[in-house]
Amino acid sequence: MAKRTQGRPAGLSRERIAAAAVDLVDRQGLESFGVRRLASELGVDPMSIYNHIKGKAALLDAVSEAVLTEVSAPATQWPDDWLDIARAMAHGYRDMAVRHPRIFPLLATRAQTSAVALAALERLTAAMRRATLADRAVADAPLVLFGFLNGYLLATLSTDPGGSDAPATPPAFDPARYPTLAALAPLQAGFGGAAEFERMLEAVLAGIAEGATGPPATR
Amino acid sequence: MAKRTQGRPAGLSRERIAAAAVDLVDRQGLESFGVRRLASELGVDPMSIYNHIKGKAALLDAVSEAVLTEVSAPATQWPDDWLDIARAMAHGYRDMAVRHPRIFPLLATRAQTSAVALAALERLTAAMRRATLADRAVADAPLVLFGFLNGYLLATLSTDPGGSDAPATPPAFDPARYPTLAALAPLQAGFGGAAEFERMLEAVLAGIAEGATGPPATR
DNA sequence: AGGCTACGATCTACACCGTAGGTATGCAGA
DNA sequence: TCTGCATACCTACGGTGTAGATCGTAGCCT
Repeated sequence: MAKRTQGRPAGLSRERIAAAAVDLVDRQGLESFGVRRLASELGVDPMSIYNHIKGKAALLDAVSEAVLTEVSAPATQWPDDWLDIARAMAHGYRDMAVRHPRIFPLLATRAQTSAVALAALERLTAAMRRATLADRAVADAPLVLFGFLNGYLLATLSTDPGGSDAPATPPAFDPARYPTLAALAPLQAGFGGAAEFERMLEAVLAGIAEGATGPPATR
Repeated sequence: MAKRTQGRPAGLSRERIAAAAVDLVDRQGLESFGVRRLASELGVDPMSIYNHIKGKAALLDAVSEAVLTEVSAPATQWPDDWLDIARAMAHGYRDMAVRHPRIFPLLATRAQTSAVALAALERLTAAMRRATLADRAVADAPLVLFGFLNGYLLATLSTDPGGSDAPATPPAFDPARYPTLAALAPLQAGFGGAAEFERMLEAVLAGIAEGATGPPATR
């Protein structure tokens, strides 16, 4: 009766689906994202997606994996010094988060066990060990570093709700109730900016380095 | 016709609803949480909830506000030293997160602008200023500290999916592909434990202190 | 006492969601 | 040519959040 396109290939693949999903979440946000929306974006029946990805959860996994892969371009030459490696990884990670602020909460929320993620950790910890740092500190470093990165980036990029594009304004404080915060407010001009990130990253790295070389936990 | 209970008060209130929602998310997880489930838990029509809270988003706000309020018991005596204040706040925060692992992602994801949250930041920054630390470092401290706390706790408490109660096992590594990670694995025995938290917290605090007193960002 | 008003609880209905199960189509190898 | 098989589609079901109308009760004012 009606025109049928059932058997004809539509060029779907896990990669193409994931790419379209990334694009759609970037534009419309996580809130409104769904299988049906994605399907109509691809000009395809919703259920067709299930032939390549087995459910919405797996779809979100594919999305986060796709953006995570962006972070380390395959041809990047990594430095030798572990601190420089950590800095490079942090910057790449932040750049990705800035490119995909609506997707980032996915990464921070879900446990990352993909090959790219593990490879990055391996690089970092191997370099730290080569520098003969204390094993304890080396083992702790990834959790401290990426804990901070995830939390900080979540806080500075949180313009989650669907529509408007607020330019990441810092919240304004009532000077009567919170005098110190109000007094410090001018210093938060570059909230979420690159310079701020730099300072905080260095603070965290200093903390890691201190624990790795200085007095071990003389609390 | 059927028994009507329409006019009779059901004892609903924002607080009672929030408390029930906290309890329900604790037990069943965020995934399956919904207005209808909550209503049936309260023995009430779904739409009745809307007379007190204006939508699902506001409901989740109420939930996160409720658990955030737990963190600082009203009668707590706060120390004078800013480091001790930071430690106390961090511990209280972690205790809350451990009590409500299914709820915590809400706190880490949404911007916290409630009165309790701001009051806590005011306490911390005021103490740091009293200690005549550099203003820059004082202004940065909350973001560094809570960035780390949110990210780290998200990572260690992530047993998100609805049903099973996995005891927060660290992931296992393939020794061939990731030799360093595998070698370090034994050190991750207490993954997510109190001792680990202590070490990492001290590392972050050391980083903050270093930036506040030592050489400022001689990068 | 009688009547009015405001409020909270309920009911109905709608658009939308994820996805299980079944069906049709084209292609590769026999 | 016939047979499998992968892939795309269709239908349908139970679930969701919530707008709008309706109903019963409590508390006031005269």
